[in-house]
Amino acid sequence: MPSPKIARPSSRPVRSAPLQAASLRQTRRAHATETAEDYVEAIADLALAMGEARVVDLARRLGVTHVTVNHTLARLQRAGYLSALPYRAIFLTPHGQRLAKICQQRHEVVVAFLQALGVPPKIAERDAEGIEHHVSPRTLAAFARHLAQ
Amino acid sequence: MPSPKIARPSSRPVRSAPLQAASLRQTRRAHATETAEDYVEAIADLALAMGEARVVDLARRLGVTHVTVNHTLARLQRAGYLSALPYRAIFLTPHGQRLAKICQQRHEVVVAFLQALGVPPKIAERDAEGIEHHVSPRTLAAFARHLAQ
DNA sequence: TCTGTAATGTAGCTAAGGCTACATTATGGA
DNA sequence: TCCATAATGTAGCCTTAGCTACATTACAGA
Repeated sequence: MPSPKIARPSSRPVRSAPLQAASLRQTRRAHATETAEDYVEAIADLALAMGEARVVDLARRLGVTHVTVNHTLARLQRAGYLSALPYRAIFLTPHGQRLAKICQQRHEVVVAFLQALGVPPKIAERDAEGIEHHVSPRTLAAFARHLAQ
Repeated sequence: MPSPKIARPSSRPVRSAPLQAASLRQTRRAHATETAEDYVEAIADLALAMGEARVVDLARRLGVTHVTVNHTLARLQRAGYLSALPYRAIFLTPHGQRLAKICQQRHEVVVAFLQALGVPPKIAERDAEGIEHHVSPRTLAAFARHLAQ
């Protein structure tokens, strides 16, 4: 079907294909690390709250079964975010701790920002959980700037 | 391991497990429709810009191979978002058109909002592509409100 | 010390969403 | 008309992330 597609019937300046393609690639990349971020953050929270993170608690907190948690933990351990021994608690590596800290801070900023805009707390929390993974440093800085005034 | 976990060594009021679990469930739900949203939006854009949407154009715009596009189109067709015949262009059903319209509007609001906060256009576009799928109606309204002033 | 049971682990399934390699179709232009 | 080639489709692979059902382990309390 070698049609040279020269003309563009519409004059509307739609999103440029390359930019959108790049953006979506970026989004997919972000999605690949979303799980890691959610897990290390939850593990850090649990370690602080209960002294250690266990599989059941993670499952409860993440809204999945313990089987899914187990499966994901194996991957995150391979990736160097955490260490765990069979039937024992889970601990973050320094690498995992760094990531957890960044995520916690970012989460707090996003939630505070949404609430400052007038979004009700529970909805802010809910939306933030999805939004935060796609907030670049520049955008996070813009949120923080807005909060500062 | 029946340990009654009564005590909470820390006093920090961490995120409640049920709320976070519900939020993450919501995020996963959103993620399941993300692809549909991206595709119908791109198809609507292409239909407007080139008169019709073809697989290659979608692949270019979405940053994936034509194989992935094909595979996803089959699913979206089953889901009733679009209609397509082999080796022919793709068309949105009324259902798909409705979704496309909502997504386009939401996308514009999110991009404009980020830019209004001082985020550079390209970064705003990039972040919006990931963020928009997790913006609830309430939050979108808050963005629009902020833009109005 | 022993054991019931909660916690943890394993087997094996599903679906989405990527990919490469190869097969088939449609069509513009010779 | 016919065919080269771009577009489209198919086969078959991978990874992530869910799940149910079942097996194993550890430990609190009798």
